[in-house]
Amino acid sequence: MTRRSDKRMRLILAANRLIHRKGYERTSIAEIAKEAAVPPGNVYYYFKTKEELVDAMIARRNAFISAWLSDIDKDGDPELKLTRFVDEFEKTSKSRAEHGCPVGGLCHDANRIGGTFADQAGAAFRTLLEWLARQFVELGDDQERAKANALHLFSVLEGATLFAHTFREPGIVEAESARLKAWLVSLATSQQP
Amino acid sequence: MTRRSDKRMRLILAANRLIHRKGYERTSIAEIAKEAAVPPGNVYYYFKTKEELVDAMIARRNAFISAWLSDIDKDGDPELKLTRFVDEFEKTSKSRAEHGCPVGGLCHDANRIGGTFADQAGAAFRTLLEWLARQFVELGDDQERAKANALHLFSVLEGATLFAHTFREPGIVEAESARLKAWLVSLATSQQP
DNA sequence: GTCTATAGGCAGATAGAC
DNA sequence: GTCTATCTGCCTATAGAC
Repeated sequence: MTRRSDKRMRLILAANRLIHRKGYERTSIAEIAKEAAVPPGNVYYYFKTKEELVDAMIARRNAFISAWLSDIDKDGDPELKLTRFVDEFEKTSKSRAEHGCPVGGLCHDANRIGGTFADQAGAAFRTLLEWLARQFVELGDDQERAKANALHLFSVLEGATLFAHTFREPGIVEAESARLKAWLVSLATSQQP
Repeated sequence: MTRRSDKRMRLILAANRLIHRKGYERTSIAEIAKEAAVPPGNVYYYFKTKEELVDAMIARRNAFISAWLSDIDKDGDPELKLTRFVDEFEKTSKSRAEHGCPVGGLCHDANRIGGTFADQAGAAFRTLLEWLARQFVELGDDQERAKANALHLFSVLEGATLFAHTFREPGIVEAESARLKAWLVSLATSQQP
């Protein structure tokens, strides 16, 4: 086998790009193959179905997210870690305005498709929310409040992304990020507002 | 003509229901016809294209939203009006957990399709945001701050809807609604925090 | 004016050639 | 083990029958 994993990975990466931009439904196997420079139709040698390809793509994304969180975790200070989390959204504001949130968009699509798909896609959100809640606990929240604050922070960012995408206005994500960071500062200073 | 407008409206209503549940891509003309009890294929007598049908559906939705805002406007108090706005999300939390936000979902789909579609769908958000900003002005905000607060309030609700949908958890919308209402009270009491 | 039969195209998937 | 030619089915849209 001449580097089977190479083409396989190229297909996963192409699917990742295209599905972020065009969504699951409007991204065809043929397009993914073309983008990956793999002969069309040949995709089914590497993946039995389109769904299996996307499953592999989601798994890779989720691993990426876990690795990212581990990287942030090297900082000990929860306030700083939360700030870095929000910063990531600010930094990707242009991409978000143009194509929406990769995770949120996929969850949206997955919810429509149903099956095991939605759980796979939602796992990324679950991981991120649990991580966020842990940071709020470290800041002094009890479990319940930490969960609520995690959900609030993330809701703001995802909602802002939706509006930024709808109006093609990266500034919306940036404005809400700034607001959240100010809130984090006030939280950390005054041990709960 | 034996009540041309009757079948036409039935098709619009069927499209509205189905597209909310399954999204634009996964809702076929044949399904819409079936749901509306109109002979399949006959749809094209009433609408030249699928896009035209959806345009009509969006126009109806947008009119509905404007009427709803006019109704709320009968209350003079901006704080009460904003509370009623948030209440609407709380009341529809179950539907939101099951099928997502009808407006947000459509904007999402429309962004992928492109063309004149995205503007049509986004118009509802624009109308709602402008209305929200007006209420914040009445509460004492300057224009810029009112716009920011409108966007923030709505972002929270749309983000919460996304998570509620992803996790099939209406409580998420309810929790964020409660949080927003507490915030509105604190805003109105203390003329800006 | 209303509806049906069908065209035309593209999607996902497969069988089998190289 | 790798790739291509092709099948089947569904979707949008139309031409023309009633």
